[in-house]
Amino acid sequence: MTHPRTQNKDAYTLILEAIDLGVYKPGDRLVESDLADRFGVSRTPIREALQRLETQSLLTRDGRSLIVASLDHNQLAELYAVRSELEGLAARLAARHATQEEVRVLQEMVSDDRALIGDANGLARANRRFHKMIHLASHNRFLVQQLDMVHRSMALMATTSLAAEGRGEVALQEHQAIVTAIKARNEDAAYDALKRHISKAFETRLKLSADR
Amino acid sequence: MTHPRTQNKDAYTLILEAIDLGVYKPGDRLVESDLADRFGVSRTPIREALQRLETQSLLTRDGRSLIVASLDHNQLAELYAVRSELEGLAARLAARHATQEEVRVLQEMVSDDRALIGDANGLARANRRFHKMIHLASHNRFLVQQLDMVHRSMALMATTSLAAEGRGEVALQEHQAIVTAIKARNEDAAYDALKRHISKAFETRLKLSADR
DNA sequence: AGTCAATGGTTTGCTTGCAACTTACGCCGG
DNA sequence: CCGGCGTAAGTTGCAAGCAAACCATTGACT
Repeated sequence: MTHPRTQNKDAYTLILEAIDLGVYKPGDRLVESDLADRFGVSRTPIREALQRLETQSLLTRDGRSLIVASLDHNQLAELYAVRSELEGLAARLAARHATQEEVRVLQEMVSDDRALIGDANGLARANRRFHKMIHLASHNRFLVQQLDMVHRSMALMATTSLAAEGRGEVALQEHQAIVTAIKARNEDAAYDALKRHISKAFETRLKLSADR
Repeated sequence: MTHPRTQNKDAYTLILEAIDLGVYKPGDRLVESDLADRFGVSRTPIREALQRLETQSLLTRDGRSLIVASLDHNQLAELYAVRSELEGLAARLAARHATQEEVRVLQEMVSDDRALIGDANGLARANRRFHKMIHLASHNRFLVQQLDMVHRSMALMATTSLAAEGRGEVALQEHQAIVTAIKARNEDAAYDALKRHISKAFETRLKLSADR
């Protein structure tokens, strides 16, 4: 059997998850008919999903066929440059526009996440939720969309910076600083705190890359 | 006759241009079979083009069918907030990374464009080229891509701010200020100059909207 | 007369099949 | 033995057709 037919997700989501889980790694070639067999649908929905993923730069063309995009060192740096600016903007706008309820949820998240220290997977999920919440608190749909795109591209990186020893605790402290700034409606402080946070994460990731 | 068959562009480009030219206006419903007839191809490539446009937020779903997205006042403000930050970042990075050749081309563009004052269409094209050049001079592929997306969304706005009386000259002065800052490798000045430029353009556009 | 249901037409989503192109392998010649 | 060319297999791009969901209009029943 190929796959449980009880999948109610569309081809796009299925392929995206497969990339996320590392089933398809950067450089792998994606063949329409293979995916069609694998997911039990015809080539057409697969084609549409592949095109969407291509426009989001998760796939790239090598001649006529599509391969999973890969990030070299330069592209990683470029991605982080854009990310830190956009996340900084999100923090600034969140400090300006977040509702009291959103601020309280952010504070709760940071407090609750302390329980996850040591659990790299849990922390990674919690981290995504935290940043997503800040994006939403900016109340800027375009920004949310652009940041979604940035985060999707980050799926092309194998490991998360939270895998580094001790990074979890430090990251949580940084999260707390961000929330504190937003709570105080201090836009500049929120911007700086988030930018520094991303900067630190990038540094940590660089060290990880150098280890291999 | 439907359309000259000598079209060598793909469905995506054709539909995008049609939106750009205002053939399809915000709110218009796009029916696959209509487009297929119009461009003389089958529904399949049309579907793929529509999906790409949807992922870029140029189209949006209304129930089951696709309509051209429209920007209300809030979304316009949100778009400009993101744009000014990204363009500012591009200017900063251009000041840091532009080659001497790129700087010279930018300077030439500003000088040459003085001849276009009064020609709103020509200025609009020249303006797009100028900003695109700055994006490229940032030497950051992700940033270029994100800014492409922003500029595509701007196709949903009917008029350009350069249509306003006297805006052309002022815009050129602002362009010169940006180039001067980049030439001097002054990152902060370039960032500020471009941010102010976008800010001014937004103001001008707001006045235009209020006129109707 | 009003409301609900049924039916016809429209539009989307998917499958299947075909044609064009690319790539790779093998064969032949140097 | 190596290189170039031809052919065959594989893969993508496109078209046409079919089934299912949706919309609206009309008709029947309360």
